[in-house]
Amino acid sequence: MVRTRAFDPSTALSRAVDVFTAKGYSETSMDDIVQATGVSRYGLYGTFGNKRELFEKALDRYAENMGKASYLRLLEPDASLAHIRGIFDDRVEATCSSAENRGCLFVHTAMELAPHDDDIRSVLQKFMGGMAKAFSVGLESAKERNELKADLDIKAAGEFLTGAMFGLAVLARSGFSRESLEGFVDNTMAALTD
Amino acid sequence: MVRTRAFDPSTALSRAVDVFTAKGYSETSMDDIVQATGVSRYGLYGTFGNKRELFEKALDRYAENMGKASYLRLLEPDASLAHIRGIFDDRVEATCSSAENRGCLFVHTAMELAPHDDDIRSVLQKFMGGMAKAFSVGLESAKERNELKADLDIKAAGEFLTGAMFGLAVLARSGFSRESLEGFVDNTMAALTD
DNA sequence: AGCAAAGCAGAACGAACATTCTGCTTTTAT
DNA sequence: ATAAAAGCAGAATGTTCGTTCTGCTTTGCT
Repeated sequence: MVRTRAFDPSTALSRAVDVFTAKGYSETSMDDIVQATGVSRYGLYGTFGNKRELFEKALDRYAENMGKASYLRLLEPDASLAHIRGIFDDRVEATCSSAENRGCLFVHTAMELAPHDDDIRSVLQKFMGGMAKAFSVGLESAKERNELKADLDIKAAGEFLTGAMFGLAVLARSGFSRESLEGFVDNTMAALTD
Repeated sequence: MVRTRAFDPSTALSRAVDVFTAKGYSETSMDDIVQATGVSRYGLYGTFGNKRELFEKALDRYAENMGKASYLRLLEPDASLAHIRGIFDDRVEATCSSAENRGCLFVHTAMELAPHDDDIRSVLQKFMGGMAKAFSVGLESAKERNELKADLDIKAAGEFLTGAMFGLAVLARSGFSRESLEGFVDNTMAALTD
């Protein structure tokens, strides 16, 4: 009775995430997404609503991916400073491997949409808060292993690492060398120890 | 023989800097700039070329302002860690004083234009490099005052502070509290000392 | 005062884009 | 095999925006 959909919404969303991450919201057109996904306008609008709703779903997915790929391991009880550093190292590795990887959807969202879109801003704050919290949990484990300076404020340090991740993303996008990015990570980690 | 121009290009450019800093490149229309400056399209195009050229001049001016307001004092021989921290504190103060101040033209440029505009990217790299260099010069003075950890890599630390400034800008734009921003600065400075 | 060069305000133009519409195609239940 | 619901590709629509054009105004020199 019905014709079956010729695309998988989940993989289409993945591609949309890639495009938004590479170019941000304003700079990507629906046509870019049609091209990247191979899905027609009809399919995109029917499945995801409009551009803004698609972006919101892409942001959700991005946060989910980041959580699974990086932040979940911080919640394990044996998380250490090396795990935290590993997240930064992975990011350096990714941004150096190809120019298309030099984007951060959180930074794009903060700069483009957060100031004038209340819904997006509170979603973004939730995700950034989650990042900071995950870092804090990891730091707590590291503290128990005596890897941190004794007087470190764990909550503030979690937010610091979150902000440092964004600073790293901006440097990477500006074309700073791998060596510079690695130096940035070294100094970031140095704030946690003595 | 000629009618005199009714606006001052330099103050018009100042206003354009404000708009671009608040909204970024794509999100500001020429109409926004007409409104903000009170200058007609004719005047803007005649004086500054087109939108992109206007942006480039705004970026120059922004860098110049930042240099004068913050980074020049790092070049003085008595620069100290307190001077460096002062630059961060000022930035926290500015972003907390009004929502319109929560923008950084360097971050906007890095995210929006740097990847696909070679001229803009090299200008941006020059400015960011200048920031890092200024921080390094200030750090060198601070080192002579024995304010820094002995083994600090001055060049890398200058780039670290530059990236940290961008991380701070992203956090501020995302709506993080003043307390969080201050904590970020505390941790940033902690990377330099022991 | 008069005139020509240059400024100005706003209309006009053309392109890009988000979104919707249309005519055709595919699918599956009968 | 058929019909109708739903998918699809691309045309169409309306809007926004960068840029240019037009008709008028101002200015300073003669």
